[in-house]
Amino acid sequence: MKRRIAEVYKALSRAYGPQDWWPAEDAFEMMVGAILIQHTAWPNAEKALDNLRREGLLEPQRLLRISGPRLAALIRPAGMPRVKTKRLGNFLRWYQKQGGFEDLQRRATPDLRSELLAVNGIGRETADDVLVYAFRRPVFVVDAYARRIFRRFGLISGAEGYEEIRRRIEGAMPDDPHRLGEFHALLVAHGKATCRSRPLCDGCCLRRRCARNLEG
DNA sequence: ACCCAGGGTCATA
DNA sequence: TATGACCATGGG
Repeated sequence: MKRRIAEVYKALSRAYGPQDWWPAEDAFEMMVGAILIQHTAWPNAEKALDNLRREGLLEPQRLLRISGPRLAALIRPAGMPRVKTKRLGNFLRWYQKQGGFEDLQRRATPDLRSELLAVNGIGRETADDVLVYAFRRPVFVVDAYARRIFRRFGLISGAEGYEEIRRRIEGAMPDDPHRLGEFHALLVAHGKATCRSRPLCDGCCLRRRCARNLEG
């Protein structure tokens, strides 16, 4: 099964090429984006980020200062503005208490992960996004696309929990942040390319696009 | 008019 | 552990 996982990665990599995630200027913007993207399409989150950038607010201090209602108005395109305003606030207050990015970077991955998960509004997927793309830790992000696509490939049954899937993929791949980050990005690319408006997608184009690649 | 998106929390059983 | 309600905008 380990081999099969590696083959799927290779096939996706050949089919879609380098993804170079996360699309952000710096680590802080990435982390803000990770909260904004929750249950939203990327263009919506990007509009919210553009609004913040235009106002010069993509810095921890600035973002901490402004009022809740103003922040909510700026991030509204990302959806759930009041919820995400709270979550950003929780994250920013936590981040402020730390000794800066460098200090966080020195922490062991499991400790850093626990810290992130302790922030209300940061769940496993968001935490793992931050770990792999901002802190470059060797972590695999399990999202809805990963579950669907892996199930179609027979890599999982569908009953596995988040941590179990993460453990399987991490165990089958090199301990390499870049590779694991690419894997997640490739799954999103493939999901967007094939499965939009077809969530269950029986007999999906995955076969057309990927079975061929897997054979070759 | 409906369904969904690169989720997460909280209440409930 | 496992559902369900809720958040809420923008695109197909």
